[in-house]
Amino acid sequence: MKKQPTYESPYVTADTVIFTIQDNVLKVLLIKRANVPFKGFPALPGVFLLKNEPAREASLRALKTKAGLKVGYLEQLYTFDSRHRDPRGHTISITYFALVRENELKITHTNNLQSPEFYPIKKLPRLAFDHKDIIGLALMRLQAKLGYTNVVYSLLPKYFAFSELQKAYEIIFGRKLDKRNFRRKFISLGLILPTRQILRGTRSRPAKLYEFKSRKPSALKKFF
Amino acid sequence: MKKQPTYESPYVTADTVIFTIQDNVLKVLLIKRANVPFKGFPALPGVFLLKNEPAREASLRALKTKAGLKVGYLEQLYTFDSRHRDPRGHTISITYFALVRENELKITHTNNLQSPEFYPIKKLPRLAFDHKDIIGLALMRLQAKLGYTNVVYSLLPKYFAFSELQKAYEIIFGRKLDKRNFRRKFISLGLILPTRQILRGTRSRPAKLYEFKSRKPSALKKFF
DNA sequence: AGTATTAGTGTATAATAAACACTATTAAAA
DNA sequence: TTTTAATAGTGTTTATTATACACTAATACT
Repeated sequence: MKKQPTYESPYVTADTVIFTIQDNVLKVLLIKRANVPFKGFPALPGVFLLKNEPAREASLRALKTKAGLKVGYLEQLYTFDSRHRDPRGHTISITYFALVRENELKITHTNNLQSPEFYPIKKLPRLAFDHKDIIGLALMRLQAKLGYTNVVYSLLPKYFAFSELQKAYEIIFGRKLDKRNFRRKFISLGLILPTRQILRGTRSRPAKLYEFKSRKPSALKKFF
Repeated sequence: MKKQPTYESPYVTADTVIFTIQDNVLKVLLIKRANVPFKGFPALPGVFLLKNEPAREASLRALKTKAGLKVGYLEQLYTFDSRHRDPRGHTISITYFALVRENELKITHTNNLQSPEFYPIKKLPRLAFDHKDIIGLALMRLQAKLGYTNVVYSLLPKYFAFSELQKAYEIIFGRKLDKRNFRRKFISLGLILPTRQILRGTRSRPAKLYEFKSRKPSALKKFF
């Protein structure tokens, strides 16, 4: 490292891929761009970094001001910096990866935000910038994380039935899992506890509800 | 994303953690800082990004101009951007993770570079900035990568004995592995081929030499 | 009372991982 | 030329983990 550079620094943004599960589908939150370039195209919520603002804080700020929601899990994803990703000039995007519970969404289409909306991951329209690449990478990360961490807790309500847990895995992995094997494996991890609560009113046999022992991210040896 | 910001952008650097194996020890390359802050302290080789320069190119430029070597493997590690990591002002470091073969080192202490030197990872001195954290993260990444990719090829010569391959794993994981199990497992991956070459002059039984089928990075299902 | 719907459970087999010790081949020394 | 030192190379047994697979249980609804 040398002294402060005489040449100008690149612009730096924080862009966030926010996943949720809604109607049994994995979705990602996008906003409509209000300005050029890519005016009117959907894009990841993002902001330019303020002076002295860490990127993680900028990511959270974008979630609040552009999407109006709070996240359950947030981690840095990757930094995109290819030369021509933004026609306005060299712009570096420090990207983040977020998980939110459906029931924590505070989005209303009547507020002054840029009409944030969840799009099914499998039916994405054309996006601004290289945001489709970013989402692709985030999806890979999400699948990998499910395999060796407990982060799925941030997609589920506090109390959940085993079938809900399994469905979250199935939706994200995109394939069916065996009910008995899944139960055995997950229970053996020791991450969750049965509660006294029971889910009723489902016009079928009621399900025992579970909860995570801890809602802090932690890594396992391996899972899937 | 809005239009170009009116406020000033943070400084952006690319810093690289370069690993090699030397004398049966995992080492990382550090240079002596020529200027304040942390003048005289060892630091990761790094540079400020030039106008329109992608960080990966900047990383390669630093390796060439500051350390005088070519890498066998290079990937982005993480972006460090905490507020006070650089006393000169908000400075974002896009960090990279590199592997080099010992026999490709072109370092000489008589050239005009900032006395680059390999330090054993277990005996690091006090480092400039947050570079010790960066190295810690890189080491975790290295261990993880060895578990599910073939990147070890970039630490070995073109032709290598099985014992050299195993030793690389042992050094990086910091524990002994079973010779028979290791051979079986690695061979079953189908990544390497036996050659007609034989390593002689070792005052013990000569070893058959192997080579990697491909020297491009590729991911396995799982390994360790 | 009967039907529809999802919850909940066990066992057998296959695949993978882990533990473990001796023989083979060369160079060097006696 | 024999002996010694050093590392290469090889199989089997056991434990653990993964996979495949089908029926009974409990409730809501009609």
